[in-house]
Amino acid sequence: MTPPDTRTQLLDAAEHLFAERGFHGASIRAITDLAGANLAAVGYHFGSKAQLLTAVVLRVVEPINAAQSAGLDKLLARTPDPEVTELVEAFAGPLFDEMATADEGGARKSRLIMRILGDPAEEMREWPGPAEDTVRDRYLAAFAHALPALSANELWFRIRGILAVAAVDRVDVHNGQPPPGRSSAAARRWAITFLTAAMSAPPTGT
Amino acid sequence: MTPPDTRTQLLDAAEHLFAERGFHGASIRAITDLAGANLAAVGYHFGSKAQLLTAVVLRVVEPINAAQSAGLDKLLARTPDPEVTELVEAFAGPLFDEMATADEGGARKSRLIMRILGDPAEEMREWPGPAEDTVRDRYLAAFAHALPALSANELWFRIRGILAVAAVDRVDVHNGQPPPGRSSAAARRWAITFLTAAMSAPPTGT
DNA sequence: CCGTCATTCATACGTTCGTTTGAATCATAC
DNA sequence: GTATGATTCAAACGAACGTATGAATGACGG
Repeated sequence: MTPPDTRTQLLDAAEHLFAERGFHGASIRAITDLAGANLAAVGYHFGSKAQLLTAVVLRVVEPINAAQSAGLDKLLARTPDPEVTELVEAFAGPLFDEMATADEGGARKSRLIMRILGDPAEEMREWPGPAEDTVRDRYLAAFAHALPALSANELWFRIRGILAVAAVDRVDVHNGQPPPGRSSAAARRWAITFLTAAMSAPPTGT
Repeated sequence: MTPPDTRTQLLDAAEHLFAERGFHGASIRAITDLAGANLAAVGYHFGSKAQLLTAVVLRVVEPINAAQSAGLDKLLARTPDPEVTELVEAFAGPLFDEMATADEGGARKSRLIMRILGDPAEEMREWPGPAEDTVRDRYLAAFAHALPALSANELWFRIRGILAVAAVDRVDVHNGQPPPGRSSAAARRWAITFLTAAMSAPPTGT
């Protein structure tokens, strides 16, 4: 239990405040205060506020990508033709697992992803990206193989639907108390059911 | 074709910039510049930046709510037991119709809604709300009647899934050019198919 | 023509922002 | 113990922020 170094405390505080107030709404002063660090710490450890944001996003997204990738590997090692349900679970599951650790940390990460999905040009358009895109492309191919009747465009639309549902899920967990009958495990199951049915829908055409 | 008054030009510019950069990211100066108005115009016409935001949100959300409400009225006038597909279409359809008018205006509105979904405490927590909530509750009841096996919590989860898919849809229409094979009409149909299947999925339990 | 009201204008105020700087502090190895 | 490199600190910078104010401008009925 070594006391957390300033760098990680800055990342924690920034993750919290970026998710809660957005990039522009979270000031460096608020972040360093929450982290118990000096105002200049952000400049020293990350260079700038924008680079702090990309570091935060990277830390959130990376384990999700890794889990998604590993899940697909395991699936494809077993059979070349995974079921839609299995693909949905492997793709959407990590989004819930990684977001469900600490009850509040989960909502935080979710809100952050939500903001990323919604921010067109915000300060992060140049993203590290390679891993992210590779994983997405692999799932695109796997889904295309499992749903051969679907056009590429409609498939892409549906995959983004998965992201949307997963991201929006726990947004209001932390607004007021969580609704009584909800656990994160339940939300995960609901999402898998919901999304598997959605992905398996017959193609619309054009 | 009377030239638009300053008030509406401010609303247009603010809608644009709030959606694009968020509340904190869009400065009053940027808004008034884009609107071709004076810096003090926001203060004069709306009182403050926060009140301008609520005016913008109101203008975007109101016609959507009206269309959703009218659609449900028409459905219930025909039969007391509408199909899930019909409910999905009546609920999600207006989200696409209202967002599809101008190719860019649609993406704008969508992004704005996205931001509202994702912003936990941002400057709009006190919302006008009554109409909004009434419509949502009515659909909740109608869906509950069409899907009696679903628990209230899971139903609520699914309805928010509809919102998520609709909101996230056109977010990147305006990032780079729209993907080649996509029209807004196609996206609407895709969404209805996708969401009808999702809503109709068997209950997960618990 | 003039008075009245609504709107627009230039300008200023105080605050907060992101960033930078140079000195102070700490840890570690010699 | 002292030198060295990494980290933290208090302080300051100019810029941009939201808001308020009082004078100018416009439209319009008397």
